[in-house]
Amino acid sequence: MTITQLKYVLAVAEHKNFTLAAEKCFVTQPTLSMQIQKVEEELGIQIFDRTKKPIQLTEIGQKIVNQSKNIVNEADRIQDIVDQQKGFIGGEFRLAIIPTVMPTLLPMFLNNFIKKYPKVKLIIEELNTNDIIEKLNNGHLDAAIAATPLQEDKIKEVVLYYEPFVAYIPENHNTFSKKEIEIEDLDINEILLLQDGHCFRDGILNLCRNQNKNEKSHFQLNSGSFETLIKLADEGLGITLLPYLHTLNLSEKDQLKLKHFVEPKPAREVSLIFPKNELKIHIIDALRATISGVIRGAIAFQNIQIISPIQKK
Amino acid sequence: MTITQLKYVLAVAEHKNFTLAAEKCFVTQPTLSMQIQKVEEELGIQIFDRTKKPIQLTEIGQKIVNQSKNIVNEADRIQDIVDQQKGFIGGEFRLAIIPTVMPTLLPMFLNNFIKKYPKVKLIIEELNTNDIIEKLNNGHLDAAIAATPLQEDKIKEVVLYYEPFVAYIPENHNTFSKKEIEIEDLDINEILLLQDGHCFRDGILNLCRNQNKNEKSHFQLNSGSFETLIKLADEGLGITLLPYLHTLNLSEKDQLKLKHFVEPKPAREVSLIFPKNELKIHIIDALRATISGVIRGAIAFQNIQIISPIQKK
DNA sequence: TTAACGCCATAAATTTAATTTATTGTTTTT
DNA sequence: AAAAACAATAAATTAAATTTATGGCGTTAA
Repeated sequence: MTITQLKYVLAVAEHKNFTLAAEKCFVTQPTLSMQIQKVEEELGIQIFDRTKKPIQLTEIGQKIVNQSKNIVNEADRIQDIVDQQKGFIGGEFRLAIIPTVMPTLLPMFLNNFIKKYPKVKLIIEELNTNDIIEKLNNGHLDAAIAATPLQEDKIKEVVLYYEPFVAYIPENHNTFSKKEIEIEDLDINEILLLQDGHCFRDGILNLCRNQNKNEKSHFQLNSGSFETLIKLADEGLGITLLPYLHTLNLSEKDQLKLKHFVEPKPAREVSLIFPKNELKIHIIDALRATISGVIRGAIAFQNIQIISPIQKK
Repeated sequence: MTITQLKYVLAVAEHKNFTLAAEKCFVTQPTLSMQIQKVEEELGIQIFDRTKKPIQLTEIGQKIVNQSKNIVNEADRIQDIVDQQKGFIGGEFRLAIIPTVMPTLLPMFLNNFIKKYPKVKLIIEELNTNDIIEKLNNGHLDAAIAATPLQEDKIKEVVLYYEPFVAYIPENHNTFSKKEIEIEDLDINEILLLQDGHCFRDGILNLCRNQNKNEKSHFQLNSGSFETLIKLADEGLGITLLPYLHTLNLSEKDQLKLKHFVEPKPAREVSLIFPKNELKIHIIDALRATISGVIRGAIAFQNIQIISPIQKK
């Protein structure tokens, strides 16, 4: 059994088609047929059920595919280890970003980064914090941008910036007249929140954790975008909190509805996080430097208090 | 880079000698020389420093060896997956046993097991609980026998038996006259304990956790064997607690110094533990059945209370 | 229903790679 | 200084992977 053979198995499992998989592997179709038959013979089992159209994995085949992914993934890391030793900045780099950071931060640094490090092939994915932690731990991610601190054993955090929470309060609301807002002004029951799973939601719940939520609200929200929350707030259904960077994209009219907090402003800590083994530390460092470069100036707040992004039990 | 090549690298790293490593791999020495050169060339680094005698790993070489162990280990599991599917009971099986269970339990079932399952190659190792958990998690062990409950995410526990604690109290001690002993009779400061790291020690500390340890003892003990504790107790230096199975091996004279606890007897739970993926479940099941068979009769206590083996913070 | 097509398997030929035998060059030991 | 130990190299051999060419089978389209 060779690593190459396992890659062939994975290709066929993915494409459910020998001919297509062969192309992706840059070999001819008989190569795949024969090599996969060899693996199946060697193990004494069928990985694929060829009677079905399109081709299906057998039950045991699925297990073998899962394990093969592990093996191929671990094997690929050998090159990472060497690259690190050599200080080489290039190769694939899998980065995840939480949804509430993605749309504002990514456009700010992506262009810069790919121009400066053309040899790095960035693979960017939007994931929430829980998925990020899991994927960092099992090697399916090289790094991520998320709200911290997370206090994960095997994950290192490097702070990128602190981003204050800004309240979005429609005209008809009783606190609209205030120049600055205080945490005590917030009623947790009237704040429009993102759907479960977003750590920005958990952060706000932590911010208001002294208040008891009495579920008097007449509707339950399931939105993943601030745009929806803003629209609903405009409809008089409550207020909402936005991360500072997000407020920069609002229309002038909407900007008038923003209220900053009195100092110390509540803020989230946004960090670059990555496995402690620091395998791709050179790329990570390049990324950190690039982001810090563009963020400096855009965000510069002195007096803040950091709100934990983790759901308290 | 092939799995075979990685195995060659591991062999040379282990034996520090191409000729010997080649023998272990059942190939000739030039094969290793050339294949390892190929890997080094492909990666563009030196894995071995051949100027040193015996041959040494380079710094980067060490990292590559570590990763190679992962890869080879993961690759070996493919066969495990297939074996499981087929219900095959055989192949290598790595079992660890905690030191306080090893000498009493192993002789009771080992002979039975290897006769009944001759195709299984048992590799048995004595480890304390912390090392066991780590090795189960990283795949260097297939199963272990340890005191439970451990409440580890990825580890499943199947109870084998409950083993009461028995007090060993020399004649001159003030509680010697009692027929049965109570937990309240114990003074944590006069109990002779195994050295740190043994979960049996932690269990006893939990048992007496209501007492404050005031470190009035005039000596610190660093022994890993009950024999030492018994000898010291006989010298009048205190009392000690033994696991029940251990008391069966004592001389008749020493047996007279044993005091059982009043019910519910404090006891430890001894379990077979293994990764939740249950890769080698057939062998594990065979092992469990064998041990249950020999243990039935040897231990049969009704009214017990289970003492946690984990150090409370 | 026949022709055409998509798709995988097989066979034979070819290319590539792994392994062995034989030998050389160092370094260490005696 | 000779012998022994040990890794590297060269050439020959063996084994394996890959390709080209082709066949078979089921599905789709004429």
